[in-house]
Amino acid sequence: MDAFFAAVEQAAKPSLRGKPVVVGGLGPRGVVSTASYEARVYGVHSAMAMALARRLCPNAAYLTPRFGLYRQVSDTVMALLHELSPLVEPLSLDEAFVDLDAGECGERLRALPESELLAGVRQVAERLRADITAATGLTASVGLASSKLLAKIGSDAAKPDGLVLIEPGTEQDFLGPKTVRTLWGVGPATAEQLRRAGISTVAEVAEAGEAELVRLLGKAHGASLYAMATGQDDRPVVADRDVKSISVEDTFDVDLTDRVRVRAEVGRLADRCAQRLRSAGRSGRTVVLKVRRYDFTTLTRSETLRAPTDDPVVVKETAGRLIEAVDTTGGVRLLGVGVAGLADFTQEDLFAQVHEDARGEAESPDTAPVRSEPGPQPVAHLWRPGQDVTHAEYGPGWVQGSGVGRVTVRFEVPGGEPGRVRTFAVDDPLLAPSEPLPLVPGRPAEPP
DNA sequence: TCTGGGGTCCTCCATCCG
DNA sequence: TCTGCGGATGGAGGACCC
Repeated sequence: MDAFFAAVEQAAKPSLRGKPVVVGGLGPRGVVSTASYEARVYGVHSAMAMALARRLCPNAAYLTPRFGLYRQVSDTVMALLHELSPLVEPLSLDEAFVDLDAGECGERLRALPESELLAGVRQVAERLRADITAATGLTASVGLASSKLLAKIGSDAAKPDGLVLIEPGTEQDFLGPKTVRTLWGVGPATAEQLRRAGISTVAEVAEAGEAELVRLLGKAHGASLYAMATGQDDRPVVADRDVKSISVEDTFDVDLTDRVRVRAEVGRLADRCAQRLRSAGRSGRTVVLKVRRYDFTTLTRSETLRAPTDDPVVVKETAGRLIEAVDTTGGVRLLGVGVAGLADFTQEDLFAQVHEDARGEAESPDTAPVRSEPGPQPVAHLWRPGQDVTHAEYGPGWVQGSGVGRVTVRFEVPGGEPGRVRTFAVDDPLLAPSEPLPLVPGRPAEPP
């Protein structure tokens, strides 16, 4: 999908069509998740600090991500992919590999005379793109190739709203002139290492030879890079890839310096992590604590238990032990708790049962969730930019901004005309949060 | 006012065990 | 009994991806 999060927002909010849209964390330490193509013109791109994005493109709409809606749209698209083949490997919410050789579609393609095969494949992909647009109102790009690596590079080259077919036999010509950063697994560090060795294009990687690359980058990385650069990639499309770990982390708007608060946050994160573990029906043996300090240095501490667990008390206790061994003077900007070494089953955890009695204790002031406001919470809603709302008189709309006791709402619906803006008091009783409307009318994004 | 959150995989090192 | 070796496992860190 092209600029997925931003494209969903533009489809949902007619007044944003053709305008720069930036989706990401809006806090003081937020980063850009996705920038629409209109925003990219100003140099805004994903992973960029939000503060910098605002300087580069002050007139863009800045919105918080709505993962629930993106997941619904993603499910619709993935369902269309599954109509083509049983072998679909999602890479993320907006990208997936499809093995067209598997399933009925593959049978039909194989029945074609060889001279018509490529045209047949192209036709399948064009129909898919049209189906995706009809179902979601969004554009998708497709890379067609004989391997995952080339299909991925092809689809990147096809963006936005395009299709690239890399014909068998032309792979080297296609890849050779591209920069090493094109290759899967080459980030800034590896690119710099290669650059120092005088290697900057894929063709130069291939020329360097496997032995030289292994010497430069180590066994696994060097060998796989050489294979990719020479067009050798026979990794299969794997449906239902298994999750290996589950984690949660938080970056704080202001560095934490108070040790009591640090302990409390670790307890809260451990709870959230265990919750996610349980709702996924999984348990794991290794508890991992992650700490990012004020100077951005990151360290992890882990402990492997005797048996897998999904018990919040056990995760909390283990993470609690781990944080005691970490020096946090100077301040902490991020804390995370994860569980790895996941088991396929939820095992009855004897160790946890021993601690069953200690559960009451676990809610001691040290480990109880932090409540930033000790008194009763204010009744007014916290209106987030981009959030769906409905007004008893004006109908459905979305929050354009809020502050100093006012909230600004634009009243419009997906597929409609750009709507009008009205401002209300933040506690206006006629205004309420609401669920996202389907992007394409009459087509709920997700089957219930 | 730089630098999120959720992951995967690899490497290096220490330790344990036969 | 001491020593060396190799494999398995655990812990930490780093690079990378979306």
